[in-house]
Amino acid sequence: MMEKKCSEILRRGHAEKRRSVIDAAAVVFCREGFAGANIDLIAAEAGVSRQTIYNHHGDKDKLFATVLRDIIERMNVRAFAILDTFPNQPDDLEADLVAFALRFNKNCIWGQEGKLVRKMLVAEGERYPELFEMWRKEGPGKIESALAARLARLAHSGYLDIDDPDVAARQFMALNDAELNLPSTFGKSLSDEEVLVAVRRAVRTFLRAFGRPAGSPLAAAATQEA
Amino acid sequence: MMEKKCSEILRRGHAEKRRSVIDAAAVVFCREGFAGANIDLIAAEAGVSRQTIYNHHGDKDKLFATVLRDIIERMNVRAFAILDTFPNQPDDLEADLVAFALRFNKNCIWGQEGKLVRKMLVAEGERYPELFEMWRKEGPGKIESALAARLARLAHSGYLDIDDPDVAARQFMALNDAELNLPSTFGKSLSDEEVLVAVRRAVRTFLRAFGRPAGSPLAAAATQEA
DNA sequence: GAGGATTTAGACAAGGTTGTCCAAAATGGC
DNA sequence: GCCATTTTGGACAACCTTGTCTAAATCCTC
Repeated sequence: MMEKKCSEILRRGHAEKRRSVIDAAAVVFCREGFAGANIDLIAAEAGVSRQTIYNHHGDKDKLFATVLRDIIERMNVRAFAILDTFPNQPDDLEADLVAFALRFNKNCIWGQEGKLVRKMLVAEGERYPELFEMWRKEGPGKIESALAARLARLAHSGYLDIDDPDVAARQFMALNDAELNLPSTFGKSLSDEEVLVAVRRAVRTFLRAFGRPAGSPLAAAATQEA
Repeated sequence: MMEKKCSEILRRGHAEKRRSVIDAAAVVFCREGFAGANIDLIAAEAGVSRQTIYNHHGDKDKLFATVLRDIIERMNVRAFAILDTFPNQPDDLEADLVAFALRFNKNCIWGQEGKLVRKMLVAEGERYPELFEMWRKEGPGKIESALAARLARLAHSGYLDIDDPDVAARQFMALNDAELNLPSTFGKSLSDEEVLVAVRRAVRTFLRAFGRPAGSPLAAAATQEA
């Protein structure tokens, strides 16, 4: 009862330690897996005593869940921010899609956090099914749905020719993964150059499948209306 | 020196135990991760005493490496066998590609072993970098290269319009993964129906990007030659 | 600076794991 | 049935990990 008075005021360094523990735990859980990660390692990595971890998070299981929730939330915020930069009125469709995909890939998929989420998901997905189910629904689910809406809009404006926007969105993502999935799964961190080449190929194929012949004739009509 | 005489003859049940240990270890390593798997569990799952495991494989690390090598080899054999059923002279290109992709996906990618390899790869890739590097080169590397050759042949015969067969091969694979990757990463096992739908969509998009307009005019010429 | 809360280092018990050892039992070829 | 080999179950030491507890050091606000 009384400890709250100060735990809400005294958290200058408190919050910093909390964050540093979560960050360190993320790194160690990711590298070693749940069973392989030990609290002492996390404490050392965080520059914090073991007891502090127990004070803050109570339990290895609770810590893991906290770390997951934290990363998932950060990833989601980031992903939706980038989704807002989707080219709704493209000047040069191919170039704009490449730029968008590049942003998305570099920040959400192949960054440190992206790898972390994917690895944890695969390795420990069955340990916290509800948590990952939540992530799938709120993360990839909504992102793909939002991307599908943007693609549908481009199709409506005559830039694209799409039957099922949801399928197109998933395939857009998949094509972007095509070249990078394997190298990235190993320790290999991808160079900007590699990502750019992969994204260019992905967008080119995507437009071969879903693009309008050339210069998007309907686009002119759409812009005239607006 | 003398123990060889019989260890080479007496392995009727020997080989069976060996296999059952490897199979059980694969399951347990996959479910629990390297650190989380314990030898007693594997022994129980294999219906074998713990000592037998140590007799056969010496060490947890060695056992893990053996399991990996075994699965990788089996997967490779299976994958190349299916690759040999690629439709080189397609009757109905779309239907034939769908059938081929269906075979490949069901047997190599989304089967029990496929999931196993992927999970171990992601979870423990940094524990045995050489081993996984070998796998990448001998497995996906060669498979994609072989698939690229088949696609190039179809392109040469006028069925497809492909600039870079290697890229097309990777994208063919990626499109097939598009819809199934996420559901499968969770415990969810995929129904035949789901896989079929996903593969149909993948092939349709692939042909929208790389197919010839209709009925592949050049194909007629090619078959006349042959 | 004073005072209350937090953090720290270290010790600690409880429990689990690995890998070894050994004697008894089972196995398979001769 | 005999024999060498393998398998078994159990005991075992060494080690590691989790989570708790303590007293001393540190931090933050006033």
